[in-house]
Amino acid sequence: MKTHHNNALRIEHVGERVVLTGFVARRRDLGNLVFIDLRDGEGITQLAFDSDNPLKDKASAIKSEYVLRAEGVVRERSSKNPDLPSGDIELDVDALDVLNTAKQPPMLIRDETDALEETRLRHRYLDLRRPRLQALMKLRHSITAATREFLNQEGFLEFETPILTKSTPEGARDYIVPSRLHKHSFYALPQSPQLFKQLLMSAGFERYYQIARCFRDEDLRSDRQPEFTQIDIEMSLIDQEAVLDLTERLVAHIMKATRGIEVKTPFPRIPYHEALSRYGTDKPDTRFGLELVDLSDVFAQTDFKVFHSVLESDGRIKAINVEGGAARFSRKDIEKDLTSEVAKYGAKGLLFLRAEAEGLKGPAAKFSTEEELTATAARMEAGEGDLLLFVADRVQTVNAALGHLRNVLAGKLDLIDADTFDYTWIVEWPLFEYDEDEGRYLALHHPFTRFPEKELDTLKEDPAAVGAFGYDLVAQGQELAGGSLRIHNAEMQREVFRALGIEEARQQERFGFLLEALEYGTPPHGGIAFGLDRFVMMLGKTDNIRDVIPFPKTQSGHCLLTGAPGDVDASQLNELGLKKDKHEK
RNA sequence: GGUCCUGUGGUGUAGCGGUUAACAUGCCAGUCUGUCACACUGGAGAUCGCGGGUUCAAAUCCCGUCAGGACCGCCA
Repeated sequence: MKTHHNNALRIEHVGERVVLTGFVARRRDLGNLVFIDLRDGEGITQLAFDSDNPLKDKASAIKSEYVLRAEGVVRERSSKNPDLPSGDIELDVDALDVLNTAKQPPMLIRDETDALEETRLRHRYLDLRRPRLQALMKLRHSITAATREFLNQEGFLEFETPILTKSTPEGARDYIVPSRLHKHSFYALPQSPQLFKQLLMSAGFERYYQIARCFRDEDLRSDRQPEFTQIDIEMSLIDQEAVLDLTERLVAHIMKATRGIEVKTPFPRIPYHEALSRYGTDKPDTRFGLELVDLSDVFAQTDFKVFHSVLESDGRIKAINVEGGAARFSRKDIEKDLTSEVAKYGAKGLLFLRAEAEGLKGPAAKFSTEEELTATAARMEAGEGDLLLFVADRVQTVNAALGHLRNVLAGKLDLIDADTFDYTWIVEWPLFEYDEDEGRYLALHHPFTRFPEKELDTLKEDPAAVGAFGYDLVAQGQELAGGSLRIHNAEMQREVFRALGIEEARQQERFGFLLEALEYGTPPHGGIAFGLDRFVMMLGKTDNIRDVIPFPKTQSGHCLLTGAPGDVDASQLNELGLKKDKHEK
């Protein structure tokens, strides 16, 4: 149907007879002269209709987003457009077919569209015509293609695992699918292929991967959709180093193949506890400083009531030194803007001190002794003009608040280089974390994570003290991938379930198939899973996950294009043995 | 479950107690031989998300509701 795409023709093609197709991006009708910008996924080529061209009237009747097929001869333009790759040439059209017409679009089909996201999602097929989204979809394809290329080369097999599967306790809320053949029984959509990939290891496939759709029925965010995609990898008969090494080489391959960027390996490693203490988070952005400094010991004997009571109830005092920040942030900036940022995470306040020639000054200074201020200045390495920001609270609150504030400050101070990819491993995770609300231990990674065998006794006495063979890959303050070595011994797995408070009967009901498989010689194994969507976001430089998914859901889980979720016919419910409950409106 | 922001011609915004509801863009018609965000002239186009309330009077204030967005909780 066509001979070239719309970003193919250049000055050297002048004189050639070609056929082009595409959407009408724009028509410029000068009366005796008509120009049409023809757009496809590759770019734009200008069609020209001179005053003596019999097609001129037909061309001037053409509207935006019509689909055209134009045949003619490439010619050099008499006035060139240096902003357009094909700007030296145009097509002198001698045959023009309108393949389809188009109504007036509800939005401008251009990168600089002014339409709200709501409008864009309602007409997503139009939104996707925009070069920006075309490029992001191509990037997504390039990343999955590079992934397959690399892993195939490394001897991995690509698998598909069930979408209709079984609900498992622990973790996120499941999406549930009613079974027609077994009334009042339900499938669940997988939160990840975790158990199936472990069973494939048991089956003797030593290297597995899958570009896997995962489903979690939890609230949405700008980087979270109810269905998302993982690059899921599992290997047997390996140690942790093998997984990290493979992952680093995969990332390096993807970066090179998609963006032409060389990344340095191996990636730096930060132990989990160090990440929390220095950055307040397990996914630190290491592209800038502003690290958290613990001052609890400096104020151990303080008379300052706020600090004193926090320390007495086992809390912490930590601070960030904003170098040169004293002049940059006014008292009002701190007490309104910055304080509201830490308040989101439950911090009751944000104290500040300015470093001046005579020492630390600020509203909080008068509650502190000279020694405390001097020690603080020294610990914080405060120089004249610096601003110290303090939060005193429960350690979780301090870390969450200052960890977030750190990112906010870096943004305000323009400390972040968007072209730096600070791939970092977070290693040495604890196996469990105590959950105050539920009053029990929860797996920090997941309940199938392996730990050193010699810690079996610790597991029974002090579960929180057990270290796990877990690892997360972090870059630009985002968790990109996470994984672990898995438990391959049934007894060890039962111990973990026990520590999590899952009773024997429930273990059997929910995980019996796994426990059984572990009893039939499952080889030691481990793996990792990438959040593909977040990877595309990072490489595509967008902070909106909807930009990297062709048909995403809104924050309330609607698909504005199809109207899902929607009603079903009574007969459909009937077949399933389900009835609607009257719920109050 | 919670906090905050936003719904006004096709699209994006302004207006924030009395307006002929304004502007830009798109759309329609006309003029125009080198445009490329073509230019110029004219024109059509709005139940101000929905429901209720306050008021002599509501796009504007209040309550509710629906929709979109950001965030907290949640997301092993």
